[in-house]
Amino acid sequence: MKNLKKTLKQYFNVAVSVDNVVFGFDADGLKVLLISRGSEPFTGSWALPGDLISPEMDLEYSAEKILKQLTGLDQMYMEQIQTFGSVDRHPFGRVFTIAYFALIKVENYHPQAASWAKDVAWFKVTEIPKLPFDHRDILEYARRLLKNRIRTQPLVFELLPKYFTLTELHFIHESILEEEFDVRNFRKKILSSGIIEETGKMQKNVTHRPAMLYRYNAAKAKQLGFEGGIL
Amino acid sequence: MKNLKKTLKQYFNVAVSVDNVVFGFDADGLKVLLISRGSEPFTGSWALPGDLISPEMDLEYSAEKILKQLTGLDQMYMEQIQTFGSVDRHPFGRVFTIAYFALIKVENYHPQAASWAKDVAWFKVTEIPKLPFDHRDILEYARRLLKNRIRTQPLVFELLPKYFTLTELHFIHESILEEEFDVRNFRKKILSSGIIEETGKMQKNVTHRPAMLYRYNAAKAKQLGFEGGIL
DNA sequence: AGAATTATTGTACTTTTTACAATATATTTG
DNA sequence: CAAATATATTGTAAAAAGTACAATAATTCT
Repeated sequence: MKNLKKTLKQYFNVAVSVDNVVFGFDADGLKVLLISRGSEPFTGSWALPGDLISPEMDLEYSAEKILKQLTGLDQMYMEQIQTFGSVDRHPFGRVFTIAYFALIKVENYHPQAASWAKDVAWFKVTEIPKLPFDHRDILEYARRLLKNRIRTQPLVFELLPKYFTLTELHFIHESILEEEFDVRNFRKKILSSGIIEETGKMQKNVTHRPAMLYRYNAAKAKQLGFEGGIL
Repeated sequence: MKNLKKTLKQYFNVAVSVDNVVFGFDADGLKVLLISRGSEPFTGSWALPGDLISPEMDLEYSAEKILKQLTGLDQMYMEQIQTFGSVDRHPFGRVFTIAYFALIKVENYHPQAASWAKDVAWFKVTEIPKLPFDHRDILEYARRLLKNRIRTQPLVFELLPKYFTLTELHFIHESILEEEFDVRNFRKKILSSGIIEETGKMQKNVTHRPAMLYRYNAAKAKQLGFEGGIL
């Protein structure tokens, strides 16, 4: 038994971290939330909000807590996506990192740097600065995943405000899929699917014809098997 | 810096393991490969083939190596699926486990127990014994994933022999998706997709009309964007 | 009042999906 | 060797879904 413990010791000297890819969406398109690092290594660099996991804390909970500590954000859609484990990805030792992606309705949240994060900011996915560790790979992995998921799961509604116009819904699809859709066909298809419903409300304070506001009908979507697909 | 090191120490005392869900397929349907554990904890129990990762070894490589050590299998399709990290999932300490799934052509391989595995055997996915740790959750997660992937990626060809009949292809789809498909429509659709091709060969030694043998056309599939979908 | 801006809608054509059953080719059996 | 047994193979018509395409409507701005 002493021998077993000694052998085990060589395995119990790695660390595990979480890195979050938080996506947001506004009139500019798809955004990612980055923090400015206020601790070693890579102090001062923009990076994915993430940190080492305390050994006594559950994984899911760690992912949420770390994100909340650094940016103040919580209560959003989160999903584990992939674990990155190259031997030399972290200068301090062997650190596996478990990547999560999160989707938020930008207008409902105001990220604020806290803990060792010196700053927080949204970056367009097409204008990402140089990132430390393998964060670039993680981010690209997350983008690809989002792109694949969006066709088969109603994730866009996690990024849009509660009430949205069909034009917004159209635009977010085109942004994420990097592909154009015919206006009439898009609207026909989305409406006939039944997963969104009219609200009776209209857009306000716009300098052109106001659009009708719709909302996601989660109950109907589930009933139709749309955990399921849209486009 | 001394302080930093001291703080870091509390994070660098967890371990990471790999657990592999190896799927195979034969006339009985979908199978999973399990080993009989020959070491603590849970000695004697059937379990997913997996082990702790040595800190100096890359993740992907560890997954392959561990599987090969325990079962003798290598050179197969493998993909990382999810990391499980409940605090108390392992009695020896905090162990995160990274689950992989693998697909093999059963007839091309002969798994053999080695290292601390006392035995290896195929189990029908519908007849799985009690499993240790959270292996049951991992297995179910893998099944669900396979089911989802199979509609959008040509994974079935990793499970079928190089030459296969349309009836086999039909049956594997029905087995994994747990859903029936009309024979004529299935064949029409698969054939018109162009991702399989005739070989000119016929089935031998069967006690009924022999079927034509087909093979997967990876080049055509890729060209058509079928990394891509089938059914 | 006219210009500018975005929102909204329909139709004909093509492609894909679906439902459905009879015939063909091999081996085994009496 | 004829009949039974077992699986393999094939087509068509109707319905549904997808695609291509452009004119009109409702606001604000000047």
